[in-house]
Amino acid sequence: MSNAQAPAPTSRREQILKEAARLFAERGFHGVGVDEIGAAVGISGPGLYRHFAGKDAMLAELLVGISERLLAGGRMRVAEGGEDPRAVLHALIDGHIDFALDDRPLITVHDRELDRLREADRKRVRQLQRQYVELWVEVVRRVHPGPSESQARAAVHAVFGLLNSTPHLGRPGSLPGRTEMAELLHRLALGAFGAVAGGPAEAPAAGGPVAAGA
Amino acid sequence: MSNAQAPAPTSRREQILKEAARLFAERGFHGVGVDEIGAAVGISGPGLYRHFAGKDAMLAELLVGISERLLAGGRMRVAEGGEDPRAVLHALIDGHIDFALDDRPLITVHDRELDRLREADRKRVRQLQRQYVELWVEVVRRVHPGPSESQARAAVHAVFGLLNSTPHLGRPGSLPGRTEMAELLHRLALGAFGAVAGGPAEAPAAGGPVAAGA
DNA sequence: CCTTCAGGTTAACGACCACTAACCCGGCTG
DNA sequence: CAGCCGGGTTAGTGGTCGTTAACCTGAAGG
Repeated sequence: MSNAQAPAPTSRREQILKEAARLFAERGFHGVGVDEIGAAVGISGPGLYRHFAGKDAMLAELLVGISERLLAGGRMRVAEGGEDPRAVLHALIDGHIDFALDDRPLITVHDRELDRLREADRKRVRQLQRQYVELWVEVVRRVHPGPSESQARAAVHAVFGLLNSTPHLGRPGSLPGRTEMAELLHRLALGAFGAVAGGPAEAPAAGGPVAAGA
Repeated sequence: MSNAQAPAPTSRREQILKEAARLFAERGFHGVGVDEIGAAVGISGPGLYRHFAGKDAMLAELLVGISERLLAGGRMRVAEGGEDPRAVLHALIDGHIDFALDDRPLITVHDRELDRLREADRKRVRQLQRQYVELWVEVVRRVHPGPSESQARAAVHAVFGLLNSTPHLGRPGSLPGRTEMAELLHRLALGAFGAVAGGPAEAPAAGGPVAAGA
């Protein structure tokens, strides 16, 4: 009620998308009514149709948008990373962590409501996702040349699951703060990737191969 | 009509629950109608109400059931594991992997539709989940005494995300078969846990900017 | 044989919900 | 100042869906 704040160029569309993402993440696409989305941004019900063709269109824009941003970010980091694949991998991980921690609702919706899209949009999202995965796979395989491509791909998927685990997290104080969490997730991801190569990997003693690098 | 197969004591209830789980996983709780669930088991629509009080009751039974089985399995493995916490951890991981690979739909529904439950059931499920997590946390901390409890808990959550990543997997042949997959997931989980201990409090110092910067 | 009863069936009802229709208003612009 | 128009509003509509009601049937069981 009190927040009539729109000082930033946060266009109405973006505001709606943000709230819709939050609500979709909380209660699922079908679980949220357009009236609720409207209420969340201070307008009510059908007013949304001045900005979107329908509820489906909101979901589509959310999913396509997030997929594009993820892929674009990934490509940027790969391009900036230069020669050292290890540094690129670090950058990819950090980028994904930022995303997972900052845009939690989007991440949730992202791998939850994909099937609610129209064929065309779904295909587009899947294609973007696939490209993002392949980006990672390439980098991972350069850092850890051992495993097969399908193993590397599975590992990348699994690490995504690991990094995206933040949404499912338990209640308040039982978990580290954001900075510590980011650092921890980074280490976990690196540890997982490190183990994909090794044989029946035994726990690497502290300071072991994981921390290698520089 | 054609499948009059009910040789096993697969009671109608169980059959319904299984199909409901699959459908809920595919299209979400709200996305599935009771008619579809009925059709999936050969009866139609309201016939389900001879077996369940309602759609919610099916979901509740699914979620409570899976949580109980997970916890029971975990406790069993801890009890059987004996002294060596490392062996127990291995057993916990393998058990969870079996679950993730065999009961994919249940896993999916499990961390997706929790909020659709009535208060009482939700509380029960959360309690079971929490106990399961704490089971892991204890074991992990015995294997890797370094990190704080909240770090260990976050790591356990993250590894759950990793192990539960199988549902989100891409299409057909691009991934390893079940045996290989189980082994790979096992290694990844171990690797992640191994890295949680990594630097006592500092980042792996791999020349990489771990801190979440801009 | 008549009854019971588990497990179905179809029809109908009521709630909800996405979307449309029709109207409204305040601020630019010519 | 006229008038367009972006962005709202409320009322209504058609469709879907969970649930209930009422009826049916075939297999025990006394």
